[in-house]
Amino acid sequence: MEDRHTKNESDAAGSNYMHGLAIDAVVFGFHDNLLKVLLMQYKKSGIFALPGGFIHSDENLDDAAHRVVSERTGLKDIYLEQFHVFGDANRSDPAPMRMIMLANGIKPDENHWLLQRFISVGYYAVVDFTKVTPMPDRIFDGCNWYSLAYIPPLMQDHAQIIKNALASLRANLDNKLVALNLMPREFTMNDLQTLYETILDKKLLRSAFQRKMLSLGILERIAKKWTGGAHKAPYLYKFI
Amino acid sequence: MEDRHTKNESDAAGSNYMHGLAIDAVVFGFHDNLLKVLLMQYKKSGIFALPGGFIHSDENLDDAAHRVVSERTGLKDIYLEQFHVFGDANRSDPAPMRMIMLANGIKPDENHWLLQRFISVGYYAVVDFTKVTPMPDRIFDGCNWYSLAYIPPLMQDHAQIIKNALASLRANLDNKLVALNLMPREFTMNDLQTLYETILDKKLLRSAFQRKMLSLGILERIAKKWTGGAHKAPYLYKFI
DNA sequence: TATTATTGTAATAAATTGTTACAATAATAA
DNA sequence: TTATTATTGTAACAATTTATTACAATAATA
Repeated sequence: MEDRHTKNESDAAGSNYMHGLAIDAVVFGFHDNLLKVLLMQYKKSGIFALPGGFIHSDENLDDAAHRVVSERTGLKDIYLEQFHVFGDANRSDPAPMRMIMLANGIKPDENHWLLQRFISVGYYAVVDFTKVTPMPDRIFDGCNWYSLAYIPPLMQDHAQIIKNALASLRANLDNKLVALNLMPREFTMNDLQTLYETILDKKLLRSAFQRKMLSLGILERIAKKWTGGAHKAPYLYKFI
Repeated sequence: MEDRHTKNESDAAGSNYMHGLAIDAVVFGFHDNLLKVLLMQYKKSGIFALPGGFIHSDENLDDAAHRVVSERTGLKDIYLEQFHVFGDANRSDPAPMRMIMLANGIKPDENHWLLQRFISVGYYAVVDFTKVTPMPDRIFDGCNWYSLAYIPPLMQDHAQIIKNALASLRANLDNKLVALNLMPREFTMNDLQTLYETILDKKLLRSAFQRKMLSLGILERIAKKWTGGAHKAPYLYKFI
């Protein structure tokens, strides 16, 4: 994410970060039967943006992505996938960054690297909603979950980045790790089906879904769950 | 590709290119029933590398990739897919570039941008072998096809980049455009099957393959092809 | 004219997916 | 205690897709 503040003046001078290159992270979580993403907000101006950051001169790109997501979520082990690079020449708009720098008492000259063009590497993360503590950074004073159905207008091409991330997530959904990271440790077959239906945005047939999931050999049935409902109690499952 | 020469001194000074960022292209062609890729060679030293280049300050990333592949192949319309970004901190080795610059009469100081770390965006191209005229660039005096089975030792992580590109190509093979770009205009079902078998590196069953291809509705049967063989003549097909 | 190799496709089998049906419950209401 | 209700687990069957086998239709050659 290009419009990201930096930790100190030597960083702001650009001595420690790669110039022209940034990371944008789409952090997916699942809560209240809704698929959500983490968004940053600059409250003074109401600007919304994806969590993001820069790459230290001696830092692996993947490590930078982990660091960025870790700093915003408090998580250590993170399921991360690099999915696309966004490199159109006109995708960077220096205006928000200039405003933010001015608001922080920095008066950058016009060819300051933070005001130049940025190419951004898109990563998506898949995390356990309940384990995340959203944390703002030095620029954005807000960091919160937003349901995919109600995303506010975003900076630059960030809406497109989310769209692209969602397409990649869907294509990758059969990977057991995706569901593993979005489900709590124990869940019913119905919970799992709801997750799939939410991500794919379509109804699935209960019988076929259950048969399929059980045949994959990735689930272990652990106990019955008495819900208090007037019906048969479902089993609880966990991933093996 | 980071070790790429630049067109003139002002370019070499770095005024026109984004620093720290490069493109590496894996150009796939099919010939003699072999899957091949274009490789550059610096003959004095025997160094082999993928075709690559830099991104002009005002150029879209995708456009830069098209330009790079176009310059090495002479092609205009190119099937290109961005597949991965290679961003490990230690993947860049300044030694070959330093040698090349010296050989060209440039004595760079040690923090010249061409000797710094590069992050590289990988693209793969799928092209008609017969339409390509491999063209060297200012650095590499050789540009030729190499069968995937006989790739010489390559610079830096370029072998890994090819491996990664091949995996993406396989995952994307069902896309009709891939075969469209690797086949001549007219071909037999057997030709097409050989292409699939070569890319996937496994035998396919003739009957099932033919039924599948015909059912896709992307082929048009145009004529018989008398091969001179002592057997029934196969049909020729073209993509609709 | 018989022989040979290869092609196009039908026939059959096996695997996967889609759909319907139904017995087995947990709770609640009568 | 005994229906009633909603939901679950799974079987049964159908439809579709994929795998395998079989075979007639040819171009060339012997």
